[in-house]
Amino acid sequence: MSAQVYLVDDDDAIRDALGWLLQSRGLACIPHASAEDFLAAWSPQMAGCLLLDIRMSGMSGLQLFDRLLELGNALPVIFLTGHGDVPMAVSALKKGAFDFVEKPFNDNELLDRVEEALRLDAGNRASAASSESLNSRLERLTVRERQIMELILAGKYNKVIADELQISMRTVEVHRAHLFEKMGVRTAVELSQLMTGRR
Amino acid sequence: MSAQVYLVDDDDAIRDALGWLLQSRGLACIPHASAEDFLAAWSPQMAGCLLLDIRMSGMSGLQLFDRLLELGNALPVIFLTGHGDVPMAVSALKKGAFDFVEKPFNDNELLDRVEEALRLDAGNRASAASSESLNSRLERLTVRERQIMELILAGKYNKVIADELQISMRTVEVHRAHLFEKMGVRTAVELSQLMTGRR
DNA sequence: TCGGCGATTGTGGATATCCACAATTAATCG
DNA sequence: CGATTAATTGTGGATATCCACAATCGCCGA
Repeated sequence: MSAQVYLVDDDDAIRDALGWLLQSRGLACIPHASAEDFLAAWSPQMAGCLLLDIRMSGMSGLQLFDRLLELGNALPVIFLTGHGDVPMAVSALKKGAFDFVEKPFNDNELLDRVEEALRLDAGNRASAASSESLNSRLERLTVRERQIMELILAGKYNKVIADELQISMRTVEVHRAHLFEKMGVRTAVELSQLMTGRR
Repeated sequence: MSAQVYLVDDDDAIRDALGWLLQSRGLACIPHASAEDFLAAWSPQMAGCLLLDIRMSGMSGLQLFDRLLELGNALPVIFLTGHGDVPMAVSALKKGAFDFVEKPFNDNELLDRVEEALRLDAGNRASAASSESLNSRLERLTVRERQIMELILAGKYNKVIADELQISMRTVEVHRAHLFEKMGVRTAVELSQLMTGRR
């Protein structure tokens, strides 16, 4: 499943028109006629962006947005609205919406925003992926190894670590070698670069 | 100069009213009657936040905002407007405005936003300060020391560094000790933690 | 021209790390 | 119970790092 432009609008004509518009720039579009529909189809792995109408019968676009936030949605959301007001726009953006566009919109501007959102999402996914791979490596560490990793990251010598944990230096060396192996690093410096920012 | 709430509005009554309102929560306010006034008084060291009216004779709030962005302003900006429209709000927020509030506003909400902005600024200042101190330490390094620091951060052994730079290991050791001293670290791990993210 | 600074190098000894070879103990799981 | 895994420890040698003591060379400003 590659990057998609998800579109949620209860107006058939708009879905059609936007579908064609997006296609004109080679963007694949997956339309949904209601917030409920999209919510049912949603999964955290969806990549791309979401074009979201606000005024819809049933669940509103804003309600869907809030729900998606709770679910941990990462898709950049571009709101579309014919009847937006300022507080609504401000609140949406402050909650993390990518953009907030009033209808009628300029086709090219909208397409530009969509492409910008797609780029953002691609970047997010990439860094999320590398952070995922790091996490999976971390999970393979035993408790003891993680413990010792912390002390290494605190810049302590094996000897000091051994003292603090009341074990022999040799044991520390073994754990150290194991965790370096599991984390895929060769030196404490590399480990620290992997880990700084996290934790 | 501690944290201040800077206020720019060309309406005398609003300046007065907001001044009293802010005072009611113990917030010091420095009013300006025009964008030009504030711009003349502005300096990068100003700490606090900026309450900025949009519609003003002369330079508008939005124009002032853009100018301040160019100048590297760090003050969080809360726009106040009686005649805002959605695209204006969206554009301001996407450019980094802290908030965008329509008049008439709810007093307590506005005060909450102001306090939030002040907290944000305080945090920003704190991290900017520590990053400043790091930069000044970096500038005290000689060219050679910086060069060797890079190689240390690449996780290379002194021996390898010596080979690459075509100098003796002893020289590398000396530079290493010097730069650790200047950077205020005891180990390569600490150095890496200081530097990762930067550079 | 003298003094200071930065880069450079050496010696030698104290500490640390790296690692192969080897082994014991305790807990968990099928 | 037998297999697996984690934690533990030891020995000994090869490498690296840390550091005091000491010194040379070139450049630049007073």
